[in-house]
Amino acid sequence: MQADETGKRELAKAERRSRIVHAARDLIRETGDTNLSMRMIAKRADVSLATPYNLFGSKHAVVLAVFEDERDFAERFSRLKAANAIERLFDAHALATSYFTDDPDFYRPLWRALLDAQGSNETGLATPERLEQNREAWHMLLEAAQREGLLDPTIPADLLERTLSFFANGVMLSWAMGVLPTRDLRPSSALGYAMVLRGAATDQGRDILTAHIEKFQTMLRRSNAPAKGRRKVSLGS
Amino acid sequence: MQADETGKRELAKAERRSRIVHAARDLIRETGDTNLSMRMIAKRADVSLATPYNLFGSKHAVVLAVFEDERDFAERFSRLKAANAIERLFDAHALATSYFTDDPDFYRPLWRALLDAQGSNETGLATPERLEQNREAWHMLLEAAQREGLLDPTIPADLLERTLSFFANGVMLSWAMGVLPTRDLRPSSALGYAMVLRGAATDQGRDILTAHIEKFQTMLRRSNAPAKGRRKVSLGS
DNA sequence: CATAAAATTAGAACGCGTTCTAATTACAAA
DNA sequence: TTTGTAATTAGAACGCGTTCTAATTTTATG
Repeated sequence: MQADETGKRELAKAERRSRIVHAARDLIRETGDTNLSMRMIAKRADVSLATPYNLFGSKHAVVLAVFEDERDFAERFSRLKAANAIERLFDAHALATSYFTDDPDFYRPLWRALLDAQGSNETGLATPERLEQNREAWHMLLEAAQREGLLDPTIPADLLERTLSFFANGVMLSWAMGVLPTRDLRPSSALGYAMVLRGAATDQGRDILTAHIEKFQTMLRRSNAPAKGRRKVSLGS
Repeated sequence: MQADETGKRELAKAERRSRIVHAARDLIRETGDTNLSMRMIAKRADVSLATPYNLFGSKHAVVLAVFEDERDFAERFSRLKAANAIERLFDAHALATSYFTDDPDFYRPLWRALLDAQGSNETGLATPERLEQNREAWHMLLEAAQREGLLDPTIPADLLERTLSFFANGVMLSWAMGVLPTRDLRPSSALGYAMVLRGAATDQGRDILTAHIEKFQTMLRRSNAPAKGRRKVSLGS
């Protein structure tokens, strides 16, 4: 019995895995999350209902695999070559959000499926490895900004990263729930990033971030109906 | 047929409503969200399974009613009388988070139940009225801080409020999922608030917020194990 | 009191995620 | 080729949120 994955048995398993992930992806692409049931996925992948549970463990894990399959983030991430670390931060942010804004009909149901805890299951927005990988990438960018004298070096980059991550999750939550329209996703998210970073900036970095804040503020104003004076949404009553 | 709620019929309806909400509350108190099923709630409230659906519409609405029932936030909110607007902001924040940190075994399952989208239902972390009410309250505090020369008045208070709200939701999401331990909830959340606000502060406000950032940073460091040098969580592998 | 309207009731039903059992298939090792 | 084992399979089952139907109870009105 060989332990590696070269055997015909492991090969067939990998092929089934792939069929399941692709079936889930296609179902999302075609009907959002309305028909994304395990029975549908299994039928579509020509496997039994039990097989996805053998190979992935849960529906959550299947959806997560779809999510991972669609993103080549880390690769593109390292190719960012902007002038200073803050510009690189916002380039990375734009890259990260572009996945969602470019294909909202696909990613919104995906996030919805990722979010429901469904009984007492483990919930997570990404694989632990991917999570650690992203953490590391942002950490490096933030430390670079500190080294370049744009961010206060006395604030631990870990805390900054965590704060940005919390904020990003909150934005994605609102977007996935449909509260935040897709066209506001990037400016809202970027504005928050800019504000948090400006709170941790040096005098030098503050000017750069001020420009970003004004820019994203304008983007937001442009997308929303600018009623005269105080913007007050109608709200019955 | 009287349209108001003085009739015996409406009274009985209100009593049933109350029994249902209390049953749900008690079930959460006793066993978390493991036994929080509609059938259990109905049995506990001595009503049929159909009644909660007639009176509330969904499980989500029932849980939301439990949530609203437990909070007298707006009342206590208006009683905050700190020196300056920023101190009042953090007092309000401490008040808001104290509900969760003081009774995590109750509020964590509640948030979990509030979060799962469960099919194609409407999802929301609060009643629309409550949401608008909170928005208004934070808005006033932020505008006060602007008037007192602590926050940059050129940044719309709406955007600041939205940014803080996104961040709060992200923190609550992590906490509800169990990623963020309860003891880190307040400092993590407050630290984010302080950073965002510092990004929108005037020179005068910045000093106050710097103090807050250092304070919450210390609280976080104290709660987490301060391994020497680079904090690196063990992670198998 | 009699009657009409409104609400609750018991109970079945649907699709869901998940688990389990027993049978069958496919592969690896001898 | 035979044997042992690992995986998939069909299918039933469980509890869940939700909806529906038909019967029953309760209240308001004349």
